[in-house]
Formats: sequence, C-alpha cells, structure tokens
Amino acid sequence: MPRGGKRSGAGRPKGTGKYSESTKAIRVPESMVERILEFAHSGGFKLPLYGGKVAAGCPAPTDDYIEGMLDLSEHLIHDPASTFFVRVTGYSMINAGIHPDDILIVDRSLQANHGKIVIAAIDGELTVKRLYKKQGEVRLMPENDDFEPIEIGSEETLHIWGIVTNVIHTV
Amino acid sequence: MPRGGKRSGAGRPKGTGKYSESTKAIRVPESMVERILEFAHSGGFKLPLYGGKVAAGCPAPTDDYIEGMLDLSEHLIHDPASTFFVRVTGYSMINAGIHPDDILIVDRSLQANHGKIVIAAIDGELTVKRLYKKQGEVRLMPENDDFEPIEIGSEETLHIWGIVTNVIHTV
DNA sequence: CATGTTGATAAAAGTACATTATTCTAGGCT
DNA sequence: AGCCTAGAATAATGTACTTTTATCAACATG
Repeated sequence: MPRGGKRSGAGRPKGTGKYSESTKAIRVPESMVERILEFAHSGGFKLPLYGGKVAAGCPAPTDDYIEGMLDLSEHLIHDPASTFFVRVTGYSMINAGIHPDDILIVDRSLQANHGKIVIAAIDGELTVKRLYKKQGEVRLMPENDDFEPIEIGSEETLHIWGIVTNVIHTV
Repeated sequence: MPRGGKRSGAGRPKGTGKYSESTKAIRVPESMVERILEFAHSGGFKLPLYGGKVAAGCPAPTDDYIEGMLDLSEHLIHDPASTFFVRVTGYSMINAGIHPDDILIVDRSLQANHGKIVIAAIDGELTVKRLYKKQGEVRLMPENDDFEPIEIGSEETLHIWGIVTNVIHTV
C-alpha cells in the first residue's frame, strides 16, 4: 500500500528551528557552552529599553513604547581592551553622583582633558576626582565641600589610569 | 632512512589552542557567529574590577590589586526574562542619584515593598519614585524638594512595572 | 466531501571524522 | 657533544555527514 508519487512542496519549512534562522556549527570552549547557548537564545543579552510615555493605565511594559533593544556591555563598553572597572570608596565625589561601592566604568584610551572625571593613583591609593588642567596648573578636584583639592606640583607625579565614562549605582 | 622507533611524550600538548581549553562544536544562528566568537574569545565580556589600594606610584592597572573579573550583564541582570531598562526623564529623583537620561535597570520579579524605588505608570506617563506603603497609605515619593508626593487614593490605580535595582549614569 | 494516516521531503541539530597545527623525540650530521 | 631535521604523536579545528524533527501532499477511509 504505497502512498507514492511526487511530494513537491513537502518538507520541513525554513525558519522552524530554535532560532528561526539558519545556523552554523562553531567551536567554543567547553566551560562557556552553557553561557553561549543562553547568549544565543536571548539574542545576545539584549533587553528592552522603554522611553517616557506609555499608554494610559497600561499595567505592564508593552512593545508600543519601546525605544529599542539594549545590550549593556555593547552600550557601555566601546573598546574592551582599554576598559576596566573600579569600585568606589569614600564620599569625595558625592556631588557628581558617585557613591561608595558604586562601580565605575573607566576607559584608558580617552584623553585626560580638563573637566573630565579621572581615576588616578596618588601615594598608592586609587582615587576618583575631576581633573583641573588650566594655565599649567593641574589639580584633582573633589565634588564634596568636605574635601580639599589636591594640587599636583613638580614633586608629585600624577598617574592617570583612565577616564570615567559611566557610574553604576546600586539603589 | 627511517627515524623510526617510539615517540612517547611527543605530540601537541593540551591547552595549546586558541582558548587553552578543550572545545566543543555547537550550533548558533548565522547572524550571531561573529559576536559569539568575540564573546568566546574575550572570555565572555569579562573585564577586570580593581579595588581601592594599589602599589605606590603604580602608573597603570596591575593584576596585584584586582578584585576579580566582572561581566556587566551577569552582575546586573539576575533574571533576563523579568528585567528591562527605562530611560529617565525629569529631575524628581535627583537626590537619589537618578538624573535625566540615566538608564535604570528594572526587575519585574521583585516585591514592591515600602521604601523601594519603583517604576510606575500614572496617567500614561512612566515615572520613577520611591514607594511609601504604610498603615494602608500608598504614596509615590519624589526625592527632590521641588516635587510633591503623589497620593494613591481609591480612585487612582497604581500600576507598578517593576523595582529599580541599579542606575547607570553617564558622566 | 471531510477527516485521518502515511510516508516523502527538507530543514535543523548534533556529532564523527578528516584535516590542520603544534610539539617532541630519535636518529643523523658536523 | 651539540645541532639539525624528518616524521611520529596528539591536540585543535572546521566541516561533512548522520540523525532528528517538522511539515505537507497524496492516498485511504467513513
């Protein structure tokens, strides 16, 4: 009892797979297999970013008012090779929105211009301050009235590790 | 002229590959191949996190004072399915370190308890406020003296989208 | 004619295998 | 003895192939 004959048009349709897209076999370290599968499945850790206005009384996030999909690493880190994090200690930059235990995103490849917030090493202590650099004078300015500016004279050497681009604060 | 004989001990040693680790072939969407290879190669977007103390006069980040390697997505997002981002507008939470254009990380799965900073929808407008919830009274408290608390009476319905866990501020 | 069943078809997923890359040893050479 | 080299050994890599999964057209059935 054959049900023979041509079957053109039959077959599994395209895009019916896990990713709705054709896939490729690649080789990755065994220890990362799980994370990479999660990464691939969630579309690269991208999550929705919502803007200000939403439908009246809307009880939950809706796609209507989405600004886009955002990946934190992609958004905050432009050059992984020159970026690192620093954990904040102390209150000297509180008026710049930098609190103790915050994590700073620091880029080593940016120019240390006047007015930038920098990570500097002074006497073996890591410090975050706003850089003042005008008319040959160099100072590290705190943003808290309880602290004094640090004057960088000819004796001291200023080692600037990098420029702060973002502050991550835990509420 | 055979150079025959045993060659025990010969052969390519383990861990001499790109990842210094044995690998596994997995299948990923074609459009993500590049990003995933970058992801795998950089060890999962992990970057160094430095603590407070460093060697005296040390001119550049050294491994000696590293706290660990950190991946932003992993550190800030505990449940991708219930997490989203919201862009801040307005100054009503400035004293909580939440500035206009900051990005908030919001978790929908957390309890909206008294004192938490929440994302709520009021009259079609998305708003971030501190939740006051005591003795049957519910209020949305700004953290800026120029703004008034919002009383939630029996007429209004409060739609809480989620709890703010982190603030990302661009300096 | 409507409905159900079966096997043809084709994509997706996973894996084994062939290929490539790397290192090391034994034997030859100086 | 020390240096050089062919090729033996083995891990790493990429891809071809096999297995699995999904859908649909043709046929049978009521």
